[in-house]
Amino acid sequence: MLAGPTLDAARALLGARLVRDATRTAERRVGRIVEVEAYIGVEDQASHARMGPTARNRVMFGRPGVAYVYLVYGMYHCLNVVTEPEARPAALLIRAVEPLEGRSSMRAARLATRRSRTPGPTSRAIPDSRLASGPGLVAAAFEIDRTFTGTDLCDRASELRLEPRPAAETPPDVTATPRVGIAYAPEPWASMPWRFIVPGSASLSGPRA
DNA sequence: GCAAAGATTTGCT
DNA sequence: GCAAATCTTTGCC
Repeated sequence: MLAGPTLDAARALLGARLVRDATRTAERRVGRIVEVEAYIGVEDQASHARMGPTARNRVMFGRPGVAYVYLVYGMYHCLNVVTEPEARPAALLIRAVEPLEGRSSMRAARLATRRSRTPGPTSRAIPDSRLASGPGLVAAAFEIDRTFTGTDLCDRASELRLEPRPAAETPPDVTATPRVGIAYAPEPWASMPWRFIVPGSASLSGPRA
């Protein structure tokens, strides 16, 4: 599935589960994916792959189903899933999930990684729906950093993995919108409708439609 | 070898 | 609504 066209994989990924096994300090965490973005090929001028293979993006050129995690703005990690056949660089950025299990561990992880210029509980409680409502927040809630780059997300034995939408669950509606945060890219790339959302979800980041 | 910008989030104005 | 926080990667000298 992830080895095929990225736009098909994007739609299939909505409704699927992001799972991280319990750790020494956290319970099992599960989220329902409700927002993803596609980055496809070296021709996509918004993609990290646009300058060809580098030390950072090389896994995008590798096997599908593998995690690509990078640091943005010096402080937030972003989780991607590599798609398309080997040598064809493409990936899906997981931008938001609805928490299903392990909410208290997600909340604890969020508070732990929050930057603290003014130490102490200066902000209000985080609502469940906002625990992972953004690419940097997904990584924070699941405690994902660059060491997960290369992890096979389709391997049931991986500590961090993807699991299909349960067969009994109705496939979600899907809406396509332009991608977020890539205004630097020239057209037509900046306007390609390659952000896919489950409309109506309370956990979306940015525009709801 | 150095400068600039980035697939973001938060808190204050 | 806007700017700061923060540091890695990339582009150019």
